[in-house]
Amino acid sequence: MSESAPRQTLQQRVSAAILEGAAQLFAVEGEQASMNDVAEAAGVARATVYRYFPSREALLGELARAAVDEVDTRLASARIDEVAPEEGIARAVRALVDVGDSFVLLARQRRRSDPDRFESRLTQPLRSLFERGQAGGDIREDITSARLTESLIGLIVGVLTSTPALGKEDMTATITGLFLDGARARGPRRR
Amino acid sequence: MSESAPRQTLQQRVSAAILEGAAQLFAVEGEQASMNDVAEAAGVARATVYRYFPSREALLGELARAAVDEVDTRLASARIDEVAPEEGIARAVRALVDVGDSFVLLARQRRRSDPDRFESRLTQPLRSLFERGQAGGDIREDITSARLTESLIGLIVGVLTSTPALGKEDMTATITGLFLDGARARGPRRR
DNA sequence: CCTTGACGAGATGTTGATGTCTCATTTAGA
DNA sequence: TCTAAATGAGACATCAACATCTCGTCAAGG
Repeated sequence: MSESAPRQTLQQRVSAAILEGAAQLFAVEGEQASMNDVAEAAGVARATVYRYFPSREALLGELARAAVDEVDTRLASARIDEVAPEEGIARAVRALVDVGDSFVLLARQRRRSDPDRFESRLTQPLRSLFERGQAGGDIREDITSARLTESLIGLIVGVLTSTPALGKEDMTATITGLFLDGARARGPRRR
Repeated sequence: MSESAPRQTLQQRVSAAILEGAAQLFAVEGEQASMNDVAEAAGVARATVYRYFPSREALLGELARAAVDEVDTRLASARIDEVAPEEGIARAVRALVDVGDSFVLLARQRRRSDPDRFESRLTQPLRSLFERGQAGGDIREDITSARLTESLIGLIVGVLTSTPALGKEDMTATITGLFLDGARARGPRRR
């Protein structure tokens, strides 16, 4: 009972390395990457991966769980339900972009591995935000809040995966600007 | 030399059945569906699939080629480069939504299997459309045409995959409205 | 009617990934 | 420094999917 305190740091460090490497690898290469690739990306031996996660499925599940937790934490600390809807959307986008690869992986395999958690921790808050905006006249009402939510998630995933070498600031600005104001120019037409 | 005419129809019929079944299966189940599933979805024996496509990779490649061809055809007949930019975007969205499952599959595995064709047949026309709109003052210039293109593709894929049971009319209207005008309400605020 | 070719079904070889195990080496921590 | 635990490297069995092949059946067209 006295052997638990000192090792925590080491195990946590290795575990985090595996999780991080796997998240990035799965987001970039797709979900068909092998456990060999996971080990290589994490900089550990393949056997070590199995010492921390008994199976591939367990690793994927833990990855999803951690991603949901991170999304939940960032969304909660962003206080998106306490500011104006547009500001809330901007903060939510920023939070989800910050999660990055893990969020992409989570959104892609959300139907497997606990869709209810995904629903309650991510979809629900965003939908509430849109509904509040619609009730206040800040958000258009001809598109359902559910569709707005799905569209925003799709847009974020699309931008994150298509231009991976982009700065998070730029990504956030692009997504927020596009989603809120659209692609049409607001000023008077030239020519 | 006299044995080609009567059988063409049969082989074409079987080939089309395999292609269609595989496209839908891969779009729904993901790209990890087995050749057994493909054969079952097409209603033929597994050996028959290999009589038409020598390998799994060949089938995927042919699937991608057919999808690019369909995208190319629909985009060309939409004449997106001959109408106003906003109208061109609406038509392009309509065309890509019509392609449906095949487009999702194509967009997801576009880095494998001939990315150049994807680039020249899909990305390039869309980017030209955006650039024309930007030059004329109809499309905002603070977001690169390349990013606008990627964002639109991501948005379409996201909506197509997240709400598959939605009518294509609704999908097109949602995507077009969102992408052009954004989520913000245009009228005066209430309350 | 009958011949020819395609299909269905299944056995079989091959490949690659998963998961388990051992053992030498190393490293963290007392 | 010294001990115990963790890691790395790799062998090994298992398994699922890929791909090939054969043979019996069936249907179409002459």
